[in-house]
Amino acid sequence: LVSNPQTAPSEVDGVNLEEIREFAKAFKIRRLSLGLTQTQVGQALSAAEGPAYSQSAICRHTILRSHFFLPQEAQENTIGSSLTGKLNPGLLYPARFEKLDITPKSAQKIKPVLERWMAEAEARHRSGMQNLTEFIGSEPSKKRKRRTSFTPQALEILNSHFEKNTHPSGQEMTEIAEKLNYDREVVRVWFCNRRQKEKRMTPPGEPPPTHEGPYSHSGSAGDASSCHDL
Amino acid sequence: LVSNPQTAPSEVDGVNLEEIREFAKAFKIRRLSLGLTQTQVGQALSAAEGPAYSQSAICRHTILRSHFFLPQEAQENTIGSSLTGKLNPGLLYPARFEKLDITPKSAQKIKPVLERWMAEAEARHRSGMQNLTEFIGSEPSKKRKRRTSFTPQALEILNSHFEKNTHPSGQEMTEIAEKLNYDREVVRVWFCNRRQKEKRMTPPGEPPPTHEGPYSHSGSAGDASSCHDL
DNA sequence: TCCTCATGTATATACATGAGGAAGA
DNA sequence: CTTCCTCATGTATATACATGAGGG
Repeated sequence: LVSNPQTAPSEVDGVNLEEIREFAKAFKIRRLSLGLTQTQVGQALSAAEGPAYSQSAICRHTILRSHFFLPQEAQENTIGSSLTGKLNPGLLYPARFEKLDITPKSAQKIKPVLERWMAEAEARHRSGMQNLTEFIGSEPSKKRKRRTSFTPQALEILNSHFEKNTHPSGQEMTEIAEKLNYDREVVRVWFCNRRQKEKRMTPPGEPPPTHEGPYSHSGSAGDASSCHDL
Repeated sequence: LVSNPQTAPSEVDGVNLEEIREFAKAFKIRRLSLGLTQTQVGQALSAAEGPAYSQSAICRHTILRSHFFLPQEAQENTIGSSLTGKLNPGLLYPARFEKLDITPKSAQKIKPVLERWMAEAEARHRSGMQNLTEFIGSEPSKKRKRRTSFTPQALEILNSHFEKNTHPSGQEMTEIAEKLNYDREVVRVWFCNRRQKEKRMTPPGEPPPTHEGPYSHSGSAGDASSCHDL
């Protein structure tokens, strides 16, 4: 029966994992739709009555442990994409995850709290931005772009490109962005940041880090072509 | 001859790296001595006139890139130890590091700012806790233990112990703590946290991640009998 | 339009705490 | 009654993505 691994147990400790997973995903989308950060939600929850949770708790309750997704599942990407309208229809995320970053029991417990809070926030939002601002006590981050979260698979591919060429041409970047289904600008910035990091990690007198030798990240980056595909 | 690698370049861009390194280390010690967190320093700096820096900036300017220390150098550990009076005299940190996490130029630039601020904070502290509290705008964290920072080397050893046995006996923990020169309690807590992490990462139906058998005692010392197995 | 550099902000992760329980003995 | 456990959760720090100035 191991041959059918995609049917993950859907109930643990009497908690419906599927439901929790869906909720977590939906919650993230709703949060982002309102333009709120985890920190803001955490603070607002603390301010409001009821149990309060830190940013870290929101994170724990919202994150989907990527270790338990197959390469193709790439949920983060998909969530992001669906928000920017670039949803890739071939990229469904079969419910094969195993676990959230918290225990199911714990998830079950705060689910209603988050649900209630979010419903309220959304109601405020509908009745005018002013109300939302008041509810959460501070500006929703209007201007700043939402922080992109690359999937481990995307990162592997990006890094393997980087090792071959730290300065891809405009053309190449467009291609990479398309292949990975991320915004081109986001990919460009990723390379900028990656180069910065490289610089910090490179000893002063040393030659430009031999990408062949010392710290090659993990060998497994090879199957870029088959891996992500859409 | 490369056989003398410990003479790292001590000047880059006209900046004395040695001096910066020393400063960074000393700054951290001074900060900890006052019982302040990076966040507090960041906020206090923002509040005071002059350029302001976030927690993240303080971190960047204070961290010593561990990649560039030899295993024996273990600066974090040594700093911690010197503060708790458990300094290990054999553990000197030869100045062989290469670089901080920022560019030397940048370090040079804020050094005086940090220096000035710290001097002021220390002066306040000497003239009474009240003054310091006022200066930084909030309580120095009195009660909470300083967060321990394990060196990569220590973590490797801890993890290798963990893989052999996730529940070391009291005896074993004492030995590990002594060998690594960390507080025993800190080591104990590390194992607790490590086990929690393991649990979160382990899929529900799955067998306990193949670290030898479940709770096999890995019958080590003779006096293990006195220990609470299971 | 794209780069680098300095630096910010958001998120993830590692260490710490505390409640409640089991067991030695 | 001390010692160590697990569990939930907090806080401090590190890191990854974003921004903006200045340059060509």
